[in-house]
Amino acid sequence: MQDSAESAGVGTASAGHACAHDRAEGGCAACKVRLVSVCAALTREELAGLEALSQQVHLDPRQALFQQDDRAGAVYNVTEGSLRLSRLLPDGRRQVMGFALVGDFLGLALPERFTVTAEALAPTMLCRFERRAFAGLVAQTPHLLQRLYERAGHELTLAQDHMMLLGRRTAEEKVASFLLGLRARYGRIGHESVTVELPMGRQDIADHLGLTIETVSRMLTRLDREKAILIVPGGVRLTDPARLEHLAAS
Amino acid sequence: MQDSAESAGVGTASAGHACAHDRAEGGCAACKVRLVSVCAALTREELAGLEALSQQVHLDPRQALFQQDDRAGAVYNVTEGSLRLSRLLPDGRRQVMGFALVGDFLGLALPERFTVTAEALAPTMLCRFERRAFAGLVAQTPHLLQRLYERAGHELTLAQDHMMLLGRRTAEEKVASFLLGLRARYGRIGHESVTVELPMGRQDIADHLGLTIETVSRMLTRLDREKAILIVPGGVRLTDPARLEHLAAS
DNA sequence: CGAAGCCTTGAAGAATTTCAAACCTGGTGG
DNA sequence: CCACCAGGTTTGAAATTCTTCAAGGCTTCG
Repeated sequence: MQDSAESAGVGTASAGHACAHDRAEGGCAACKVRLVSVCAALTREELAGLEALSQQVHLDPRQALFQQDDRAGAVYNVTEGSLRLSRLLPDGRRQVMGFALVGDFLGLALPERFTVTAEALAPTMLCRFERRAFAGLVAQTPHLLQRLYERAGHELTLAQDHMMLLGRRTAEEKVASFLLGLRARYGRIGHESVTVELPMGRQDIADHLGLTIETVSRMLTRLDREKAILIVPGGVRLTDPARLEHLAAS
Repeated sequence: MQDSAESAGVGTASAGHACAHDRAEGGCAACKVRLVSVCAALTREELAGLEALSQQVHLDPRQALFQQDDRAGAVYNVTEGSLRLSRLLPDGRRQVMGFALVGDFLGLALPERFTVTAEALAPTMLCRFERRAFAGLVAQTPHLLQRLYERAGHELTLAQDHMMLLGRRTAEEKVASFLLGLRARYGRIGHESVTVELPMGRQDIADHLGLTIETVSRMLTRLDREKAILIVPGGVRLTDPARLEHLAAS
């Protein structure tokens, strides 16, 4: 089993101290993901408080940040890169619960133990907040709690969307929905483009959509042949979003 | 389309005022679901505040409490009965997101609009809280917010469990898991029993598990034949929970 | 260049769905 | 009291989608 950054301590993951030169220049106040993240809830002073207890973590591709059932010692904010959040069944079947992109918060529910395994898909940077300290700040900062709560509600809605997809959509609809959903997310974090990057592999997509890798591949090929998308290295170009929307049966 | 109690105002749903004789004797303080619900977070005084803005709502079987995309004017606490929470795809395919039992809270995320349709499966009673008033109380009561947040986190975990089920389990595993999950929920609200009531129909179960009604029926028959369960009117008896556990592949 | 790791494609197989019909069960009315 | 109807449930057979198994292709990287 791959060691996670969490259980391995510093290990291969570099977890810097909170010194100015170890993080993005300017700290939280200048953080480019602040406005899309939970930190947007905070005043300047509170932000300073948060910054004091933040650490920067770097992850290489394929490296785990934490494992399912690990004691949750910290929560994280993604500032760069992306991660895969997955769960395993005892017999090895895997369900990818989602992908964390820039601005996403890991450990939103402040659980005792993590309910998923988080692994980097690309070189990834995160803000790490020690859990107890963060919980303390939350307890003192009602509008941060409010913000986390709203965020949790949003996650819940996304989870419902995904249940609908898993339970009632066909393979083609699943793939089309997935691509559109990803584009929308990139849009929200300022990556507006017709070309959708796919930092995850086909197997990851399959495990996310409740399909096999072969079916995902076939559906992508089909969408490509039908000129709804164009498969390019590292992603897909959404040639005909309207048609894709139609195929997604949203 | 069936009118929901919400959009129909009083309509066929009886929404009583907050007079003592319109509700369970003793009000919130004596409420039998208080300890399993979000209300457990409140002190006696706060409970009085909450009680002042609560109304009792009665629903007949098949009656809708609210519809997907309805403006969310209130939140609810189930005190008796059960409801089906579902979403529809434009073409009519349905996904049942879950079933609300006694003690469950509807509108947990305080959304602008409901993301699901809620329909009573049996004669049902609920505490209704006008949304703005409730939001006001929440804003003044950090530990109520805290409680709601925890609850939301729990819901999120359940949603993940269900995604795993929908995406990666076989039909038999789905049905077995469903029965065990339902038994566990009944247990938590004090309905400990080897006989699991099924207030919902086969179609509801199918739409919950991402199957067809025929497959659900066949799997139940199979579990019955294999003596893991015994199908009885209105529910099933879990004859062999250990075997069921094994079949569920949890 | 060769190997490893993905990704794609094809053919066969299996689980689940679809279509169709029969079966209960409880309520209604003759 | 019994026949009949309506609704939901079960069962069977055929069809379909998706998976499984197998092989080939493409890229990247030493």
